[in-house]
This record gives sequence, C-alpha cells and structure tokens, in this order.
Amino acid sequence: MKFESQLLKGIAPVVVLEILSGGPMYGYELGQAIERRSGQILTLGKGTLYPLLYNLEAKKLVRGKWQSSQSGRKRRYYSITAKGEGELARQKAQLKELTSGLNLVFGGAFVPA
Amino acid sequence: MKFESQLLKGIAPVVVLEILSGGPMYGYELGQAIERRSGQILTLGKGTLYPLLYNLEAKKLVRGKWQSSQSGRKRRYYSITAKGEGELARQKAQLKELTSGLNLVFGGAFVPA
DNA sequence: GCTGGATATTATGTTATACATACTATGTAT
DNA sequence: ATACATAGTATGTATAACATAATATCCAGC
Repeated sequence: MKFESQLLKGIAPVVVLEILSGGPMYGYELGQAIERRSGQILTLGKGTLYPLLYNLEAKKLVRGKWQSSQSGRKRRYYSITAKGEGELARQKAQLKELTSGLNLVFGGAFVPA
Repeated sequence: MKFESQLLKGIAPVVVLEILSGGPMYGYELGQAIERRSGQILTLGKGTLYPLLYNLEAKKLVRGKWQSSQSGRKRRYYSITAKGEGELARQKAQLKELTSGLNLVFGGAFVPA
C-alpha cells in the first residue's frame, strides 16, 4: 500500500529488526518478507530498504556478510546483533505505547482486525 | 513521552485534525489537549506544533483566525475546514490499515489497553 | 510597582529518513 | 539472443520533528 508519505516513518527500522530476529536474510528477500508478513500492507521500496540496512549496520544493530549462493550469485546476508535485539525490544515497547496513545485520542479505533 | 525521534512522524497531523474536529482551538491549548486526550502519552513541542499548524493552514485543511479574549490577549484560533475533514477521514483509514499491518508483523502486539 | 511564572506566538536552523530514479550486474527461461 | 526477475549501489529531493531563542502578555504575591 502507498501510505501518505510520512506515515511509515520511524516504523520501518522496527519492522526490519523484527523480521531479522527470525533469522538472517538478504535485502531483496527481506523486502519480500515484509510484504508477505504484513499481508501486502507494508511495502518498502529498495530506495528505502537498502539505505536503511546500511544505516542499521553502521549503528551495529545488524551485521551484513557477503555470501555466494550455490548459483554463484552474491548476496549480502544481514543478521541482527545483540545490540539490535535490545533496540528492537525498546522500540516495540515504544510502538505499543504510541498505539495506546492513539487509541485514547481516537476512541479505540485501531484494534487489530 | 519522548518517542524515538521519528516514530511520531506522520501521525502528528492526524492527531491535530482529529482534535480540531471537536471544535476550534488555539495553538497552545491544542498542545495541552493532545497531551490530556492521549493520557500524557503524546506530546508535541511548540517547535513541532506551530509549524505544523502553518503547514495545515497553507494546505487549507485548517483555518486560523485572530481573536482577542476578554482578557485582551490575542490568540490564533484554528478550526478544521471541510477539506480538512476529508483529509482526516482518509488519514484515519490509512492509520487503521497501517496498524493492522503492524499487528500482522508483530503477532497482534498492538492491542489497545 | 515589580518580579516570577504561566501563557502565547514567531523565527531559524538541524537532522533524519522515506522515496524516486537511474545505473550496474547476474541468473534463468524461452 | 533476449527478456525478465533478481540483487545491490549511488545520488538527490522533500518532508517533518525537534531544539532553541526571541518576543510579548497576563496574573499572583510581595
């Protein structure tokens, strides 16, 4: 889905960390996993996803490692670090608080389907 | 609450529009209303709120009008426009979809308290 | 009357980041 | 060969949340 530009801001890293906490993935695969796991609701373009991964790596929340598949194709596999796990927990708690604040303002409109 | 910087992005305008849909308010009052209505969870600094109001006014989603209270103090009262109401409805729908996507990814963690 | 604190708005600058776009390159199927 | 999906890099833009500082008004207590 195409969200009103900025709506996604800030939640992208949490989503990426959450999915990586299930095991290493490379960028392209990650992009598809996000789409699949969110029921096609969330989509991150490569122009968003790759720079985000560089950024998370610079902060040592994920670690990237080049690997060649048996097909010979090179992929950069990202795995979450211990620091990343901590950050994920913190951000999840914040998201939870944020949505509860939203639900107060909007009268509990954002209940999961 | 101080959220991890960017987490709030994109939701601030929706919150402002929602509260203004209950009647006109001036900036300072609005800031406090947001805090109160969200149970002290959401806070917008003046450096965020006022520029946001200018922006919403430029987009004709709200209309500002100078008024002097009986105390003589000048305040700029903002009211939501018809266009603003439409935008509010659209953005609320998007927020709802976004949170349902998040709940899919995180296994329904964001249920209102 | 003066001083401190809450109220109220404006102005300026910084930073983070979502996104578009374009480019390079490889693997697979036709 | 060639088209398409895959895979990653590079560059530039626009937006918006925030900090901070400046300005000004009202009110209470001394």
